[in-house]
Amino acid sequence: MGITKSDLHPDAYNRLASVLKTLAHPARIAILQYIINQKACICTDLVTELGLAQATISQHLKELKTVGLIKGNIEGKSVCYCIDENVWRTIQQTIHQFFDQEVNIPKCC
Amino acid sequence: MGITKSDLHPDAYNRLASVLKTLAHPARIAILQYIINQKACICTDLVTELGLAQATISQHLKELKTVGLIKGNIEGKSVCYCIDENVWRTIQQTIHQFFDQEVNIPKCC
DNA sequence: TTTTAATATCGTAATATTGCGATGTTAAAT
DNA sequence: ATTTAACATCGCAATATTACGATATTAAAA
Repeated sequence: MGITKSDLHPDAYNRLASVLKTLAHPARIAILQYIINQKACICTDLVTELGLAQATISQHLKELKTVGLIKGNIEGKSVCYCIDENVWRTIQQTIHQFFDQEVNIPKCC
Repeated sequence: MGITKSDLHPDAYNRLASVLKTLAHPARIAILQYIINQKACICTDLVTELGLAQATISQHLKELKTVGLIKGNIEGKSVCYCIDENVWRTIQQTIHQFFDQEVNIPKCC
């Protein structure tokens, strides 16, 4: 079908999956990494840096903005984007909570 | 287009994105969590537990097997699945490496 | 030997995602 | 006032994903 049956799963799983989905794209990872390295950036920088069309970059930025990982600040005719530290840390914790589980003692295999 | 321009991005980003994509589904998260809790499980358990069709569960298991997060062991007419601890830890490290970065001192915002 | 239980795989319909050209908006620059 | 630079959004076309019924396979059970 192409539609995820979210109603079958616990909210926590849906939320984690949703965040991971946003992060699960090389362009969005590249955008985040670039902003982290440069402390901030504008859309045009990313177009030059990543080699994707302006419309495409803008769309990825929107998705990152939607989950709250980045926030934009209008500066004249450009928009300065940077990481939202609070949201970053919240997501960081969620991810730690899942991946830092003990997975020892497999019953078979 | 619906196709990711992987050739534009560093391999490390493509790999990270690929792993995150596999994890970015509530059913697959639920499957992993169930296996972690029970130490192991068979496909039918998950069908009962998650309320998805057998074909669907089987497909999700295949994806998790493809990235190596789980491995299956044939036991009679059923297959016992469990977490591959080594792969789990490798992926854990990759993900931590990205999310544990310092994101301080935003330039704008 | 026939039946049944547990899976895997195939084919397909319904959605979702990705990328981009075209277009509109806004603020600085000329 | 006109031009230009920086974005956002719309509307597609090309792919990808999700879910499941149907069907095949295999091993235990009857």
